[in-house]
This record gives sequence, structure tokens and C-alpha cells, in this order.
Amino acid sequence: MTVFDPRDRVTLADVAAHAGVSVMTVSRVVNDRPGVGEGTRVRVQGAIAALGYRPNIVARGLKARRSRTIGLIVPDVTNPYFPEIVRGAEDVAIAHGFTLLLTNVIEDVEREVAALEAFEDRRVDGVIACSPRLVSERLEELLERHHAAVIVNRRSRPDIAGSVRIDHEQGMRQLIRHLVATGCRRLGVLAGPVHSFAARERMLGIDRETREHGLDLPDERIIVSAPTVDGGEIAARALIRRDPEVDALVCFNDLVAAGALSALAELGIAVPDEVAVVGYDDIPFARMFTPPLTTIRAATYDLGRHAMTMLLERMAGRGRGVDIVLQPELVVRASTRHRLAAPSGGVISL
Amino acid sequence: MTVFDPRDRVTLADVAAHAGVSVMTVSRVVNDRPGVGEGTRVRVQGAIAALGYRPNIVARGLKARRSRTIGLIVPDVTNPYFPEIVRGAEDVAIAHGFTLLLTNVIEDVEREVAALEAFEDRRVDGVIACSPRLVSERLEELLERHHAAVIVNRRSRPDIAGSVRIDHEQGMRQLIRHLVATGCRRLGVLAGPVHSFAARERMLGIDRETREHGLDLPDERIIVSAPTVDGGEIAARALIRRDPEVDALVCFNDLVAAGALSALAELGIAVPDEVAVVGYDDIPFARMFTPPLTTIRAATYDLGRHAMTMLLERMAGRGRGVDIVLQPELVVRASTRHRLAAPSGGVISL
DNA sequence: TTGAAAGCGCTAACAG
DNA sequence: CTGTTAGCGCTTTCAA
Repeated sequence: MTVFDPRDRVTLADVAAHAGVSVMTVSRVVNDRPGVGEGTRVRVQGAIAALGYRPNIVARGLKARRSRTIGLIVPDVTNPYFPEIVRGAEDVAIAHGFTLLLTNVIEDVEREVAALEAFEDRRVDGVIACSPRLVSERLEELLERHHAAVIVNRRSRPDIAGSVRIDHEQGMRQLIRHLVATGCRRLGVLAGPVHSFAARERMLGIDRETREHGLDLPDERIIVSAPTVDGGEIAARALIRRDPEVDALVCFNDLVAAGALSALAELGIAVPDEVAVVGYDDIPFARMFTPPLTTIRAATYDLGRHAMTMLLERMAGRGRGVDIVLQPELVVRASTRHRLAAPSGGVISL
Repeated sequence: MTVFDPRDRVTLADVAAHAGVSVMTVSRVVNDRPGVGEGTRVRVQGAIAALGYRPNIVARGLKARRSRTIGLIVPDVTNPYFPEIVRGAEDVAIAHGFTLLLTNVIEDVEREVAALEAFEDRRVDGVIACSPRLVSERLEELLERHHAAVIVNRRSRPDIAGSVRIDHEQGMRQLIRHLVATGCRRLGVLAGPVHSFAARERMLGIDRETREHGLDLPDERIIVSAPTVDGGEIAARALIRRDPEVDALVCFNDLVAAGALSALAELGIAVPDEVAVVGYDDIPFARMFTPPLTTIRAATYDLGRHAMTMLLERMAGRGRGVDIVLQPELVVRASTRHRLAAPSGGVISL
């Protein structure tokens, strides 16, 4: 067996020589274009198979200015919320013959910029940015350089990018209503990243809903937490130290809530009897926590599907100005007390 | 403000014209190569900044035959075990100026083939395949077409790919020893994908260790499970139906164990008093389960780091024939009973 | 139906 | 130190 050197691949010219035709004819066959005689087509296909030819996407992209590649940015694959979105986006992309370039920016704004630039350099056909942390101005400047873009979980200027998002203010309001209905009055908040649009929207929901219930929510009971289990653990300890009387922890997301549950367990504080805990996202593991977590569920997989579908539309020059907003639902589990008052429309789940 | 059309990007020629030099000089400046006068260099840099020039990686790749891109395949980003590996690999890749092309093959052999071919078409500089499900022959055939390759969690022919893996047989043996030491005798096994190398190695560990303890493990007490929470739930129910007397469930991984815990909870079977449950991988959520899961921990992040480091070595033509095998450790939590006999070296954790 | 020529944006090799 | 020439593998354009 001869050694296969990947450096010298089979090219169109090789196939053409083998089949005794010109490169153009082979190109036509490869791309299923008309204008090739049936006999010739069969002969060329034989040569392609015999030599194991595969088109060089790089070369094709240089000329055709399309790479059939889409760039997808997520803040952190390690947060189970995002892989769901990836799956949704991926399924649609693959069904349309596109390849995904997935980049994980570990909640780092600099890496977000680097990723967007790397996509640009690679001439991807479009980009989807999930929960970007970049300030809008800089983000739009970078997205504008792309053929098409969609932002997930954030509003955007429709001429620059489409937007697919969840109504986080409403989600948070449902959570607060539920806490109030189950008797919580002295809420503590483990807020998310300052530059997160979702975090600001959720905070808005908390503010408005607590205000409507006449509850007091002083700044001392709001702590910024890294959006991770460790972040939640640290923030929960800090908050309990500041105010041992809180009767509920409202967490930015389920990871933060997981950290809070750990901290409370170690501090010997009973959940939900002494302190209720609520998360956000309903990651697949939220129902496995100790105790299972009350949280907000959105159709995450669909979020990814919608985003990719919208991107493909925009790449085709259609669908500008169409935004998608999904409504989330409350999922009540054991990390909050049973309802004292009458239910108000939330879904009760395992 | 004029409309920016991403279709006509700034090229080397534009910069050259702007700076009044040749494209070659600009190329030298862009690539930080010597042979450019200081004055010229400054002038060119000014032009680059003024025009917002970014090199076209596609064109560069066509000529240079290097894309500074690495393909990474994981079976399922939705399984928290894999994102940890991705993070490790990614950190090393970025530190060396490479971009990752991450593809998720959803445990589908066909998509595994498609991903490997897509990487080939895109002329990536190297590939890492995590826990591939493809049969070795076909896998090697595909990997051979790449400049360099590394397989994670599976042995491979050193001339074709490097290998970074965990000693799963030993890991499983530790788990079985622990179960036996805590009084379990009638084990049930929720085995993983038939084509998974890791699954076979783990099964080997179970076989050998139970045999050494003189335990009986008939085929009826071994069920193949999809490597997911749902798969584990279904498989656990099936196993309990077949043999209600089992006193331990040995699960392929932590997701399967999560499903088993759910099933047992719904069936009203107490864990660990009636049935002990063990997982494998120690995903970050395993300690949050109800009850917290006894499992096997490996340095997953390091696995990714080692894999990428090894790949970069192989891309440079070095390090052939070096394999890395990591030893995993036992993590005992509440899903198994307390030790009845004397401890045998495992790590006791929260 | 088929093919020849030109060029996408870049870099290697060589010349000045 | 700087520039010219050629060509990576493909597709677009136009001619046969």
C-alpha cells in the first residue's frame, strides 16, 4: 500500500485528465449543472469515484464568495442552556447543506470580538451571536461587516441583524409572582453579567413586579454573580452574610441557582422552608437538583431553529424586519413552597 | 454614512494602492516578515488601519495550504462531559492562534462521516475525534486523509492518529469494587452504545471485576441504553421489570445514571437503600443530583488540553507514537451505601 | 455540448 | 529593501 499524502489531493484537473475531458466539464458534473452529455456525465462520475475526488471548498469559496459555512457564537458551551440552542441551529443548518463554525467565547468580550473577526476572515456566509456581552455599538459595527446576522436573546437594529429572543421580563415576573404567592417577602437577587441584555431584562422584570406588589428591594439584597455554579455559590454566601433574613433567592440562571443550593446546603439552611430558590432557563438538569428547581422554561431548541431559519432567510435577502419573541413558562418544583394563594396560570411540573 | 457592502472587501491590492507600494510589501507587513524598511512599514500599517483591511484566510489557505483551523468532533455537546473537553482543547488552540471548527454529530455515525469529510473539504490542518462511534477501519480510512489526527477515548494506530484516553477498565473496576465493598451482590448494568470503545472497555472492567469477586452477571441483567437521560430512564425501568431483585445499577455514564435515578424515584425505590446507583464521568451536575451521584472522575479539561497539544505536535511532524492514558478516580457520594468493609484507596468527596 | 481564458486574494520564488 | 511573476483549485464568461 502506498503512503497517502494529504498534501497532494485529487483536483478537478486530475479528474479531467482521467476522464479525458476539460476541467469545466468536470466542474459542471460536480455541481450538477446542465450542459453535459449523458455519456460524458457517466464517464466523469466514474473518474470522480475512481480517484476519490472531493471538491476543495476553500478554492471554491475564493471564487464563488460563498463558503456554505455559518459562524455561531455562544458564551459558554459548558452551560447546558446553550448546547440546546446549538442543536436547534445545527439541525436546520445541516438540513440546508451548511456547516457550522461553533465558537465558545467563555463569557469574554475580547474573545467575542476575536471570534467575530475570525468569522469575517473566513468569509462565513452568516453569523448567529447568542447572548452577546459586547456593547451594542461595537457589536453592530462587527455584525455589519457580515453578509447576514442574527442575534439570539437580544434586541437589535433590524437592518443589521435579526433578533430571536425570549420575553425575559415576563418570565421574571412570573417567577416573582409565584414567590409572592407562596409567601416570600424579603427577596435576594443573584443578578447576572452587567453587560448581558438578558440580565438587564430580567432585572427589569424583578423591579417592576416587586414594585407592583409593594415589596422593598434595596440594593444590598442585589448581588452580581458570575453566571456559573461557582459564581452562584460565592454570591449566595455573600448575600446570606449581608442579610440572613432573606426568604428567597432569585437567581440569574439555573447554574447560579445550583451554586446557591450548594451554598445553602452547606450553611444548613433548608430549601424551601427557610429560603426558596428560583432559577431561570430550565436546563435539563434542573429537575435533578436537590431539591428540584423551580425555574422558567423556554423552548431553547426552537430558539436555535428559529435563529438559523431567520439567518438563512436574511442570507437570501428576505425577512428583514421580522423579529421573533418567544414566551417562557413557569415550572414549579420543590425549591419553592407550595402555593398559599390561588394559582395564576403557571404550569405545574414534576 | 455609506452602505457597507461586505461583498467588496478591502484587499491587499487596495492597501497597496493606498500606500503606494506593491502587494508583496503589504503581505510582508501583514505577516510580520522582515525585509521592509521602517518608513514603509509604518506607512503600510497606516493604510491597513485606514482601510480596515483584514486578510482573507480563504485565499491565504488556498495558496499556503494551511488554514490554521482545527476540526473537533464530539458526539453530543448536550452531554456536559464533552464541553469540558472542548474547553481544554479550545484554550490550547487559541493560545497557538488556531480556530476550532466544532461539530456535534449527535451520536450518529453518518454525521460523523459527513463531519470528517466536511473537514477534509475545508482543508483543516488537523482533526480531533472525541469518542468516535465509527468502526475503526472506516474511521482510520477517513483520518488518514488528514494531515494530523488525534482520537480521544479510544486506542488507534499510531501512524494514523495519536490517542488520549482514560483507563476506563480501571475506572469501572474501582466502581465495582466499591459496590461490592458496600454489600451489593446482584448488579444490573445499563451499558452504553455498542460501537463505543469506551463502552466496551467499561464492560470489560465490569466483567473482569465481578468475575474476580465471584459474582454472577447474567445477560438478562445487562441492557444497552442510549447514552442520555431519557435512555437511562427507559433502560432502568426495563431492567427493574426483568429483575426486581437487583441491588445496584451500574450506568454507562452520568446521564444514564440521572435517568435511572428518575426512574427509581418514580417507582418508589429508595436509593441507595434498596438499589445503589453509580455513574461515570463526574459531570459538573453529578454532585447536584438527588441523591448526589457516586461516579468516576477523570481530568476532562486536561483530556482536551492533552489532545490539542498532541495534535499540534503531530502537525509539526513530532510526537508520533506517544499515547497518553489518564487514570480516573472514584468519587463516592450518597447514591451508594456507606462502606461496610475497610476503604481501598478511593477518594471520598462531598 | 464542450472548452479556453481569466481571475478570486493571497504567497513563494526569484529578480532588481 | 522592494517588486514581478506565477499559480493554489475552482468558477464565471465567452467562444467554438
